[in-house]
Amino acid sequence: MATIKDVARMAGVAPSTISKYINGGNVRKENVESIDKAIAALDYRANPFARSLKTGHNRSIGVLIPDMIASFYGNVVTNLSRVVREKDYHCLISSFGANHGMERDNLKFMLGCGIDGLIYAPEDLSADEFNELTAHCSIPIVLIDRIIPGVEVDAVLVDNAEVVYEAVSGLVNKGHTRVAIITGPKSVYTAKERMVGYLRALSDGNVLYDEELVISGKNEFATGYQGFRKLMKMAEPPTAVIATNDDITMGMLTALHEYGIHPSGDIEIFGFDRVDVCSMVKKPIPVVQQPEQAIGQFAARYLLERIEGFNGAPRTQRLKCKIVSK
Amino acid sequence: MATIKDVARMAGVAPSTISKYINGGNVRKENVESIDKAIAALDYRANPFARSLKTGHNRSIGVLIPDMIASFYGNVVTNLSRVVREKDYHCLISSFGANHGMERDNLKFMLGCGIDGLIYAPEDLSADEFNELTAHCSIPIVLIDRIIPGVEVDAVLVDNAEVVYEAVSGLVNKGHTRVAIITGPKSVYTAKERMVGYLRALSDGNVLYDEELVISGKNEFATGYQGFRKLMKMAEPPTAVIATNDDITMGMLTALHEYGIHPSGDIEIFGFDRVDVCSMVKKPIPVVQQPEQAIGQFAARYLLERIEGFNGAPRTQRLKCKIVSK
DNA sequence: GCAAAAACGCGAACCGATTCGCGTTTTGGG
DNA sequence: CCCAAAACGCGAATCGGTTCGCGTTTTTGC
Repeated sequence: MATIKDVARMAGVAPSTISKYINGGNVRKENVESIDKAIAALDYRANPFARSLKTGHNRSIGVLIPDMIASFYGNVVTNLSRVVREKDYHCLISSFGANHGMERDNLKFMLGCGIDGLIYAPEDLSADEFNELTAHCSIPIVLIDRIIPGVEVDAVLVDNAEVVYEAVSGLVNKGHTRVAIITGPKSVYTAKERMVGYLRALSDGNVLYDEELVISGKNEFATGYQGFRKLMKMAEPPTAVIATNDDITMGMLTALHEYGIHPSGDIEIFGFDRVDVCSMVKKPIPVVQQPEQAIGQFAARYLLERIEGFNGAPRTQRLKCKIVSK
Repeated sequence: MATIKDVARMAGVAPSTISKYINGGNVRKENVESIDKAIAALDYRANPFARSLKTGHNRSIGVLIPDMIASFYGNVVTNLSRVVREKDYHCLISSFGANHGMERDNLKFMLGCGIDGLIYAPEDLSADEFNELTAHCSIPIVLIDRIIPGVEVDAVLVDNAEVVYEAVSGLVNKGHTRVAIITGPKSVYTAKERMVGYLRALSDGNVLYDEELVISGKNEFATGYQGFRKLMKMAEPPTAVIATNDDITMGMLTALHEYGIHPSGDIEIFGFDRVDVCSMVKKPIPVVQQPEQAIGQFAARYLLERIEGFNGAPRTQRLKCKIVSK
């Protein structure tokens, strides 16, 4: 591999001149030519490690999420990477699959690998752990989708409680008195907020809360699938069910169709995230759509601003979800 | 940030001793103690850039794919990153969204950013371009899902032609004489191979080929959706349709359900990739399942072997797809 | 207890860029 | 045409690790 010295020798100037030229500095016209020629002849490309060693950054940002198969995160990351790429940054992406050890390890790695900033959707990390891990490392971090109470950094969230309130209220107003919810782990921020919306809607609608109608489990297919079956086997099954996550929605829909139940005839159903699927099934079901594109864009912009030196107080952006009922 | 020299000073040994210790070398017991103490006290972490500058690698691999939302790639990448993480490698992931300029740019970036190896699913790159871009860069590359004819590197593929042959033959044997296919761009390797399977099955089944029954477009939802609608509007519509990609499958299913047509009653349908959805709809439809896990694992292993010095002839792994009919 | 062998520690060179201050060349205005 | 100011080029220092050969210490076997 050619180094900057080789180029300098061939072009007949000093390495520092090459460096200056590459980085946008002014150089005499005749030197521009000979440098260009030398670079082309040697197919010179700056060694990224040497450059980063000196400058302290490398134009990359980390993205740490629980899961990259979920359509929600897939969309967020895709949009996010579009924004950062416009500024010539790239993404180091890692997922930890709802595994606490993995989450810690990946975060540790991310913080030590030289990225210029991090976008992070925490699942199960305490403020103490977060502060301990990030104490001696000064890259900016933006939380998405979830926050860690007590951690003060930029965050991009959605109005979880409000949109679930709206959805459940709608069901209650139609006369449903037994509305079930299938939701994620009680420890996860989004699940908690969505639960709040559920409870508030029941109480505002004067519907009695029945804890048997609350199914909480991992954010995965099986939770939705088994949860729905369990609900249907009850002595007095719910007349409406809402899922609060995309994998759970898929599981619920699968179980629903296996039962041969018609949504809105026998039972009313509310999905989450998977707009494509929910609008596709025979009788489309209403579904909560999160603003994935905006989440990705806001997170990217917040982070880039910090990387470029912005130093104001932590900001929190709450984005609105939409209910799609086709 | 503390450097290795700070640690050395505090521990009372030379920097080279710290380095040796960190990298697994033997050091006297008393020194181990004082070094450990110093590292802890200073919260020392090796500067990744300095290390990579000297060693020439950084334990990261690039993953370049057309699209990271598709469940197919999502699964492949998830499995792949599991394997590389076991060896303490991490993934730099980028997608280019079926955009030729983007694909070139991203490839260029990947080759210049210091990764130790690349896993790449090409969409629209010629062998000449590939060779030009990779000429002066010596990291190993493993192609997945698709190959570039004329490029000789490790590749992990699936038996596209065979599985489509099997699927279409099944339809033909049931008596269908008008079998349509909705498939990706004619230029994409996988679409080509799948088309071969289709044509061979027709011909082996003595069914006349009708080019009107072949819909080819981008690998996206709209292709499946509009393609299916177009097929249904024909004077003599097909009695069976196969989609050959996950987004196309989703589009096709959506159109199908909007028409209120029952698969296997009015029409026979074959999906691709989206096993979860295809098995979920009211009347489950058979679907081609690609071995995403195995693809990811093979690709990762091939690449790691090359990174670790394996230098044999290029290998090609063809993995078998499965037909799931629930 | 001694010699040979093994283990260990050290310093200096090095990886390949960027940066900074200083000296030289070029430019522009009067 | 000359002088001051601006533009430009250069060399040396630096970023923070790793590596290598050599000298010293420790271990081993007799």
